[in-house]
Amino acid sequence: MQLATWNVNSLNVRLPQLLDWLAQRQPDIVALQELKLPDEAFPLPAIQAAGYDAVWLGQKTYNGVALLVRQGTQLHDVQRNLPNLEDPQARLIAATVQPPGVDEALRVVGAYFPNGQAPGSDKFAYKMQWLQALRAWLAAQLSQYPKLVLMGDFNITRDDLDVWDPDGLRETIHCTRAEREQLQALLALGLHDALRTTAPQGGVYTWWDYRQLAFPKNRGLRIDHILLSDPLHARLRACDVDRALRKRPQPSDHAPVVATLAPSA
DNA sequence: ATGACATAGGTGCTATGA
Repeated sequence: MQLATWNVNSLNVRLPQLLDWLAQRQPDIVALQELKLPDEAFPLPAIQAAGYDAVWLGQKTYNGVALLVRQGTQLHDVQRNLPNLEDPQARLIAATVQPPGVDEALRVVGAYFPNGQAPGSDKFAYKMQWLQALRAWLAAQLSQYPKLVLMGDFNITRDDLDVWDPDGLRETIHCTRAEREQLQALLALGLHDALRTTAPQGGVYTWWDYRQLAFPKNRGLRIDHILLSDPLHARLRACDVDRALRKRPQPSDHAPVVATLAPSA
């Protein structure tokens, strides 16, 4: 079973690439972020034609998240945004998912964490507030659903191994101690960082600035993550970053992260 | 200290991202 997350930076612009990628990789479950379109503009017919069903929470211009699942997947108990936070921004979607031919249900949480802009800013304070609410809600979700995956654009590097220039970017946005403590707190709930498990040496990034030839120079950050609860992490077989999509014309600035799980025993 | 790129909204340029 393949789980994937991708910040598409406008689903309108990236739809052809998304459809290509779905056909190539055929992931079972995909979390998308930064749709940048209102609910009524979600391209469901194209996604259905590619063999997927979807649930989404859109927003005009900014944010927006979706979960895609292979057709025939049972999908229920859909949660849009955090129930314990008053938030006009479309940043989270969760559902209980059981793909065809799989004899278990997974709780899947797809999220677009706030950017935070700069330490000390109002947006940074909002990011911290959002992270607190996420952790409280997630603790309850984990006790209800032992088989849980939290994936998306976290906008947080776990540590210096996730940063191309750790000294130059020390305590800048995505790299502050305060943000990293929040990510650690999520892991402490009993989640495991899939890509860190398969690539413990670090230096594997998921985002590169559009400017200054950052991608060819591999000046990137790892800010997109797949976190697995114990029973799922025990079955982790592979996790990697699909850098090929970042090499195409008109790419998203983020590349997808894909985790492969062995079938349940 | 600032900009570089990209996207949306809207037709100037600003807001936002990471």
